[in-house]
Amino acid sequence: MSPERFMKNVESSTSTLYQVASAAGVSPATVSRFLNGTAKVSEDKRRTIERVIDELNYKPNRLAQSLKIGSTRTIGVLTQSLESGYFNRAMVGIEDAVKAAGYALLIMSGHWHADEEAERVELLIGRRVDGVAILTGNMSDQQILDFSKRVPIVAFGRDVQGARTHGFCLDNYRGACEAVEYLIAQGHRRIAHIAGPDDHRDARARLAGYHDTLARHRIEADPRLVVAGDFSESGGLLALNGLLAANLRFTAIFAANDLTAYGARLALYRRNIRVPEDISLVGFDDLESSMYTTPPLTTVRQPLYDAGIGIGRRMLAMLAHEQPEGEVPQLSLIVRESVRLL
Amino acid sequence: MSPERFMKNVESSTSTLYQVASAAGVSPATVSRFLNGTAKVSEDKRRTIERVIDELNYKPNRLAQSLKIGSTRTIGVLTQSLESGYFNRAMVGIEDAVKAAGYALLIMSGHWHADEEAERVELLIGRRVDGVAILTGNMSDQQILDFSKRVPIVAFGRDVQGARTHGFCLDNYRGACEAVEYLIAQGHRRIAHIAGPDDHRDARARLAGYHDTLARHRIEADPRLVVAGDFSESGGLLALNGLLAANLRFTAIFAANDLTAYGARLALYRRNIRVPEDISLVGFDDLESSMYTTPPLTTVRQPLYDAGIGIGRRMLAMLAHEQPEGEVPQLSLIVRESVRLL
DNA sequence: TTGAAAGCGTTACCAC
DNA sequence: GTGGTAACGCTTTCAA
Repeated sequence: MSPERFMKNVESSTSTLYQVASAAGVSPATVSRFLNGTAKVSEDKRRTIERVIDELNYKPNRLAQSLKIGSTRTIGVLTQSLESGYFNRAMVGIEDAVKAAGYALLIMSGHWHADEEAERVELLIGRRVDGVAILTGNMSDQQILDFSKRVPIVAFGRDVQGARTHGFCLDNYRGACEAVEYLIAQGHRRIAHIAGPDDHRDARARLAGYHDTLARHRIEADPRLVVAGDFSESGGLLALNGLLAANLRFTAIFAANDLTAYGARLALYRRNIRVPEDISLVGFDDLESSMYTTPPLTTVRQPLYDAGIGIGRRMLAMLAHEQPEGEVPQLSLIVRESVRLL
Repeated sequence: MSPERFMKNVESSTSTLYQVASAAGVSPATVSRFLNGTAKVSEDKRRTIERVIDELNYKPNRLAQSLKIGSTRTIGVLTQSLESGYFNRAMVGIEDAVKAAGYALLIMSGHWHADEEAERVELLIGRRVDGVAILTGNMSDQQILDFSKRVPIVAFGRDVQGARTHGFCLDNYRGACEAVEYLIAQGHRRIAHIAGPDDHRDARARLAGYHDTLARHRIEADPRLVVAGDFSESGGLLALNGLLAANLRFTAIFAANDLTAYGARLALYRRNIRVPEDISLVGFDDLESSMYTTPPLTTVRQPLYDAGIGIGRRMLAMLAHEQPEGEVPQLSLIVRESVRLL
């Protein structure tokens, strides 16, 4: 065997449809038809084509297909952080919803920064994704609407609507109400709230739920009892330290999210304040790990996986030029062991 | 304004380089050269091209570029789970390492299932990624080597090597040794181990580290003290329940990973066994949240972000036909508050 | 400095 | 049924 011949076998030669066609003695069109089942191909040609494909280890070039077809069968996802258990749960839902239809996900993250988000969406569009799913973020509605002139968009956690933009949100307000209702039902009156970033839609909804529920029960809201957090553990820790230092009386804490609750929990632990015996604690999100904190955290579950399924389905609908629709999954209070009956 | 004219403005008309060219009165080649800085373009043409691009809101079609160029500037990542804080930390590292070079990540997950992994890699290659990064998984080394005939591969958590395959692992064995050494230094002798899945390379390394360290200190290993887990919280919980039920004496637990430790922690909590006063606990991984458990968990940190950077850099090197190289980041014991001095 | 044209790997239309 | 061939939107010779 000559060296050249040998090289041929070794090199990572990606074969093309043309090579298959000529090796099989048919036209490229026929091979294409065979591959896609676009039209009948006679039994004998079919057989040789199959054999040649196998010999050459031919795999279609999706790039070329996409260019020709005008669709990449890819949906772009703008997340905010690759490391967020919150977003990633939704991502899994999206993937599960669209993968049967042959779509893959192209994921980019915007890190809660409007400029970066826009830049990423631009990249996504440049790569010709068929649609983009936007998970919350700080872009303006107008920016989203502008992008939607170029690509269909489903926006989660935003209530923007447009010709090719479909947004939907979970009802964070109601979730917060449920949490506070529960605390009140357990006899709590002095309830502190560690809020999320006030430029964050969901954080504001949760705070509003807190206020309104208190009001509905004619419980006087002590403004000193709501302190700022930032949706992170360290934020929760700091916030609670502040609260404790202020020497305020309270029997329960409603944290804007689970991470905040974890931080608060640690602050309490450090001072030997027991949960729930001394202070009750409820979170928001129901992260994977909240079932395994000590004590297991009572929290409001966000049905992120289902939301992801919803995002995926809506996207599929838009791509099929149908009206996107579907229920919005409900939040629900998961009662575990971090709240005490007063 | 006629309806037709109006439609033209509204439609999501993606303009092409040809349109730009003809509108600017130059050849497509010139526009391309301007766009890529491939050759000098006279000042006046340059200006009109710029203007037309702006007017038409032209954006290059990366698909067509890639097809022509033969590179998608995309690196495929085979992860095992989109929801794993462990893998995602590495992912962020990879992204940070390659994004400056203009690469994006195409992420697919194999769910620890060899067949699915192979299928995903096949999809990745079909989409013509320039390289693929494999994060552990259950494929055989041979499969990886086979894939590497078609695309350069860097495999993390595997020690496969080949012409276009570069694998590297973190030293889990040493990490485990350090953890157990520490426990021994704190006076512990009866140390239980909740192992990981025994078909998992890292799990085996950690178990070996446990055994060898005990042996090195001439501490008799009680085989009943090592119980099976599965790297999950529930596995840890169950394992510890078993251990407790067997009524064995031990003062410390070395869990195969942090999730397992969380589960064990809860099992202890349920029985009012204090950590670390009654039982000491050390984990492995140092997940984000381990700093905020109660008590904060002493654990072996896996420098996953750095590993991700390493993966990215090695990939870049391979793509540049250079020899991939670089340090392997070291594991380190993070001492927090879950171990007691005996 | 610029343009014409070939070609990247497909699909699909138009003939036969 | 099947083949020829023109696109898809770009880059890059080769000439001028």
